[in-house]
Amino acid sequence: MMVESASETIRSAPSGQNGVGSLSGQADGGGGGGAGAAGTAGGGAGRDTATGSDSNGEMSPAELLHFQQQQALQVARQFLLQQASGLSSPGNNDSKQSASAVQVPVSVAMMSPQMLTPQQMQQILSPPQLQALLQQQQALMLQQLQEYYKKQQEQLHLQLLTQQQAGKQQPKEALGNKQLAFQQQLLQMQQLQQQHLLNLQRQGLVSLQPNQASGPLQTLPQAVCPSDLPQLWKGEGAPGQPAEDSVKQEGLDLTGTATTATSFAAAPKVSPPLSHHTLPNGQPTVLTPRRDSSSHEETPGSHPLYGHGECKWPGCETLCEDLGQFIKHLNTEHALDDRSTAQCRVQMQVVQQLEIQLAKESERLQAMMAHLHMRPSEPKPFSQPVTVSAADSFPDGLVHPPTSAAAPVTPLRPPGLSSASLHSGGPTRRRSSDKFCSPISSELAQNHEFYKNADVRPPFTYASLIRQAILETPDRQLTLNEIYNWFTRMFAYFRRNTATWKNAVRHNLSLHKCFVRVENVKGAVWTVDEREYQKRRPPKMTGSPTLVKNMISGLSYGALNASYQAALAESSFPLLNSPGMLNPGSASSLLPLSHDDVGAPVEPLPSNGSSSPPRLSPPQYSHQVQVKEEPAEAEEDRRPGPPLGPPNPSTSGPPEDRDLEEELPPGEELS
DNA sequence: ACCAGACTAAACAGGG
DNA sequence: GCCCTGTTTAGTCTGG
Repeated sequence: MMVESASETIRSAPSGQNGVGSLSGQADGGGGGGAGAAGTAGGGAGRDTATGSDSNGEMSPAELLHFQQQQALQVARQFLLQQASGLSSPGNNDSKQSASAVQVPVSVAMMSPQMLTPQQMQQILSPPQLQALLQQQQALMLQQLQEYYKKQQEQLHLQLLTQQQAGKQQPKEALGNKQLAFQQQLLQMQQLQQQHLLNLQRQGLVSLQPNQASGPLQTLPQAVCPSDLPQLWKGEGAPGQPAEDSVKQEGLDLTGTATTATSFAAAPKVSPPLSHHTLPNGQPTVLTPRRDSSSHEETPGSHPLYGHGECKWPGCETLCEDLGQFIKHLNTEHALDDRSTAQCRVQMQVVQQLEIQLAKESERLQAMMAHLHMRPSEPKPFSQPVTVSAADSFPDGLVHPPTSAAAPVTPLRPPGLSSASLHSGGPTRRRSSDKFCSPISSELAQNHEFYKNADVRPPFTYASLIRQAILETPDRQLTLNEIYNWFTRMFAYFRRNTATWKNAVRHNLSLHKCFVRVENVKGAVWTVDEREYQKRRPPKMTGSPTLVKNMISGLSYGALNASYQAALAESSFPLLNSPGMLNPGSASSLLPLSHDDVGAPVEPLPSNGSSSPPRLSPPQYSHQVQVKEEPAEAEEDRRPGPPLGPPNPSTSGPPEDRDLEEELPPGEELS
């Protein structure tokens, strides 16, 4: 299987190259681990503010104010909790956001910021995705912030009203003081709001314009609360953010019921035990779990949540000397409680999100591959790309196993190839193509770009490649040097091991009777004797069970094959058969391919079509190449042939095709 | 296990 | 003498 082919490839690539080939290597996922620096210590600067506000008020009024303020905060907090907890309870009118709409965002908001550092996010997500995610998050945060502020405002207004009413009965001064206090409250609110916005901006989560940010409550979408928490976790809140601090202090010291978000947020300050949960940098949290899960399978004795001497519980990096200690720690610190449950929930969301991400990425990959190599149109779920691609690439149905060739080196592999290999499962030999008359041309047409740029060994035999090179020319003849050039031009792989493959090319030219050397005026050129070429293919091909098997194999294959055949029938086939077929020109583009691949089979396709693969049919070989101006009668001698090939006035040459690119009209056969 | 095909490596020869 | 081109031989792998 893969191995074989791989090994073969390696072998084939003489010493020197192999090494190089492996360049592509696989990017290990290295992660980059995070730099610890990022984290910020949550610190506590700034809580003065909170106090400060208190101080504003006068005694009793102030207290009242404070009290009410706390109430408002409480409401906000509950709101937060609700959101954080998963929004399950629609209860409050707050539940404004439809579960569906919110759910995702929330999860995202919860996980990304707190759990993942920006760097990690970037590593995991593609730029566009990141952006989308951030936007989502941003939107959510803004929305929540807005709501939060709205609530506060309402509260304050309410307070104001009540107090005003009360004020009527009170001395004016008192009223004045209260109003002053309220105004201050409002100011604070605004400040708070701005602070949050600034924070968000700092984090890059919000791209609001300064002016916007500065805007008053009404205009802005502000951000605090739930969504905000994440940022707190990140450590953003650390240094002097009065507002946040105040919020935390007052609002967060809730009871244990706090959901994840809360608990996390609160952790730093409120509950000591949780302190370690603070994700200073949040990095390890998300990823670790997964890692662990996998690892734990590996080591039975270990615990998935224990690694490298520390607790891998999200946010907890407590060092534990041994498993026993860890277990103890686990039972005490991460027992079944709200916090753990909430964290677990978060983790679930993280995983879920990642899975979704994976699915999306896979889909994208599929689409990319489809676009690059095969039919762009078919976006298939990656579930079984293999089959498809295989089919695509090898219309003939043969499984050519290019397979592994690609594996070692390339980052990308021609769809056809790889898939084929995979699909076939059988590792057929790497160079099968010619053997089975595989349609090199079609394969090349489809993936020539790939081969051109990827240092992958093409899955074709030297003989088939040489033949292809020769057939692609209008005259159907090439000098050795031109053949070399074709190889290097068409395959990145052959730009490297020159000595080796050139020797192989020469060896093949000499060895195979199908390659005829013709003395030309200018020198010697090589042509292809199709008849010989066909001969050398295994006779069984025609009806060989294996062949049939191959053809049949592959779900999609049938259809593709059919289409392929149809295409061939339409385009090339006629040409091939026809005596004149060889005219290089027109045909060249198609023919080469077709012959080639179709090659032997020449005629098969048309009628039998579906069942029989092109090549199968008995050969009518067709064309023989005619040497250009040859003086080369000799050659004819060699090749018994009567005019084998008749036909071809090869000369007619068509024109342009020279470069494969042009020659192989993609559309033609592939479809 | 055998065979055939494909590939790599090398030696050798002729010509420019 | 060097390089390119061609021819041959030998050894190894792989799939049938």
